[in-house]
Amino acid sequence: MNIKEVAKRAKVSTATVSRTINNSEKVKPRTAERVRKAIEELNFYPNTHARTLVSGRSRMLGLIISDITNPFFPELVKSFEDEAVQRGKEVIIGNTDYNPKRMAGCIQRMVERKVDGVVIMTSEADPGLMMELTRRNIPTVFMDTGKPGPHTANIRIDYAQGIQEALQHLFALNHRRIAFISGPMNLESARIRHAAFVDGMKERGIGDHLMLEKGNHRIEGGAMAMRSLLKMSPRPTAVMASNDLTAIGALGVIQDANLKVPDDLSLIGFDDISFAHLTQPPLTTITLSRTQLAVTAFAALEALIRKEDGSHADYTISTHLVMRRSTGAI
Amino acid sequence: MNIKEVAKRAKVSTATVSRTINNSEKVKPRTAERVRKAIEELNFYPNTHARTLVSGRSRMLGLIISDITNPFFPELVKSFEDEAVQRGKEVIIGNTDYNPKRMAGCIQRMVERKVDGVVIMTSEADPGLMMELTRRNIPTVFMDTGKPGPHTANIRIDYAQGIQEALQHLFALNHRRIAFISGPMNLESARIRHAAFVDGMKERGIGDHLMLEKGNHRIEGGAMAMRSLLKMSPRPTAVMASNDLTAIGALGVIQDANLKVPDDLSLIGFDDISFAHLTQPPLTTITLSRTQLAVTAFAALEALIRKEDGSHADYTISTHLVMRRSTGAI
DNA sequence: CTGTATTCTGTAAACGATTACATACCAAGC
DNA sequence: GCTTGGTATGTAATCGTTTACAGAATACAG
Repeated sequence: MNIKEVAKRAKVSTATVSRTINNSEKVKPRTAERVRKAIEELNFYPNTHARTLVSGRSRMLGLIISDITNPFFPELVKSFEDEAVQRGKEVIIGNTDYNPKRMAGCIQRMVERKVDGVVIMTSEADPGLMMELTRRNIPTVFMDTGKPGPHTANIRIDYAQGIQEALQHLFALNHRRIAFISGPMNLESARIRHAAFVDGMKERGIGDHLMLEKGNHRIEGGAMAMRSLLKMSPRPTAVMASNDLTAIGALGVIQDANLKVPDDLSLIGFDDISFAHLTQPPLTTITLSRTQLAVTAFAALEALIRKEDGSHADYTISTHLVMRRSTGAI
Repeated sequence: MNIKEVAKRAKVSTATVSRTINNSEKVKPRTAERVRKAIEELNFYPNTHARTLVSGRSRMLGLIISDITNPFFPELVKSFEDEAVQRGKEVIIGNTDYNPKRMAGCIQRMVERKVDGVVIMTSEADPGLMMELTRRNIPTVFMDTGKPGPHTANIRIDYAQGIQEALQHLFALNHRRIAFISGPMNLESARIRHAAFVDGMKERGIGDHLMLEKGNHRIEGGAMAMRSLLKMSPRPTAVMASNDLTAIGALGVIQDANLKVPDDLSLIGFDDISFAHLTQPPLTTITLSRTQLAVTAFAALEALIRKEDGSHADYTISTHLVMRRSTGAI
């Protein structure tokens, strides 16, 4: 079932069939009609591999994320895919699991599959590896990480903004002993969030003896870190977590210890995943619009793909505090 | 950067390079070494499209799911992908969003991409469309739906078992006015769950005036249905939901109405997503092992791909009640 | 009718791998 | 030194499209 059989049935050449499929050049309406009928009757689907092989374009976009089981990412994937499907592109997802080895595997697959472009929403690989994509002239959009370069766009997320708002909120509520549970430190986004917290505390004159615990952006990591924090004396009166899953893990531990949020401890997450407002109490967190991020990333990538000059572009996305009951607000 | 350049650099023919890459036939160790060195130096990745075109195998598997933002599915995707990556296969995901049109698009893409096999974990398309895959001799594993046929395996999930256990549990706690919030009725799994509930109630002598509400397997659907249920009088003393997201949506509405779970109302979900034990109170639900499902699906598919006879196979996966505080247990 | 411009269609060469088949190489046995 | 047989390598066809180029058909003006 290939283009030849269609051609034979429609009594035209394969070139004409190809032109009809792609409406790349003028085909006489009556001929096109015959071809379409033949395609219909034979139930013909063009072979994308043959197509990609000769044209060099695969109509696929790569999207690399760090953890598909973190609801932040599926929401992002969905928005991105919606954009792509509308434009007749396909998305293939690479899931790194916070693991540089798997990240390398993802990038290799993207190259092998000859994707038209890649969006990298994670950063646990060594920079050299990521540059492999630009070295092969594959348009790439980096989030957080990545230096300006040809065939490249950067999306910078203003994590610091949201964290400043959060600290301001906590200080207004008279919290001073504020702990922070970080994410995996091989992630640029986790490093930035961590640094923004430390800087914010320093600016407010509390630079020493910060209560910092390590998490991993997963629920168990948050739980484990929280157990350590509860052993401290005096223990913190507020906890900020590097993401919502971490906060949710912490919340469970706090409640298991028969402490009340926000009466005994205030809690703030990051990401505003859909479950954040469903916890008891609903979680105060920092929001980052998935739709905006996805739309920006897609637009940035399309722009890179279209223009030949390989010039660079930068985008910024803001973050903001969402007050809910886990800090006593509302 | 293609196989020819590698061949030239290693001073061998392209055939030898191909053989080294695939270790398909004996290559003298010294020659293989030279080839590998050339590949390394040139940073060569084989073009998968060329490869697929001639060999007919793409090393990709399709996985079609209904909603990537429902945590049940990412967990499943992850398990499935782990299996696949270990065996050197890739997974491409199709997300239907409970939409038959998008389902059709997913299937078309799987055909176009020449996947080696497909696992269909959803069922909102018309059966004829799904048969398109088997008509093209693409090995396919169906969950819930699908009839026995060549190049086909079926995984049946014993939803009824878990639902029976749940009803037994509720009856033991003296509930009689038990409501059910269903899922999207174009999904076979939702229909089966619904039917199992109705059957179970009938068996227990409560077949009339059942309190049945429609949901959509999403949080808002559960919330909306619950609002209707709360308006009833007498209102139900227990609610079973077709999945956990539905139950979580219902839980929010119940608590907003200042009612207590389980004191005023008991609640049971389905799926046992990772957030189910993090709600307040933790959600009693019915568990269905994602790992077991993924491993079974992968094994079934591999078996279909390997054997040429196109014979059919059936598998069953069980479900069980997990008691937590939302029904007053523990 | 003829010539010319325009539109449409066909021919055939790519694209980059795999693989059937042919051939070169080499060691062992006599 | 000559078979024999196995191993290692090379040659060239092939997969199913796209697309540059050439050639046919059509329209239109004179």
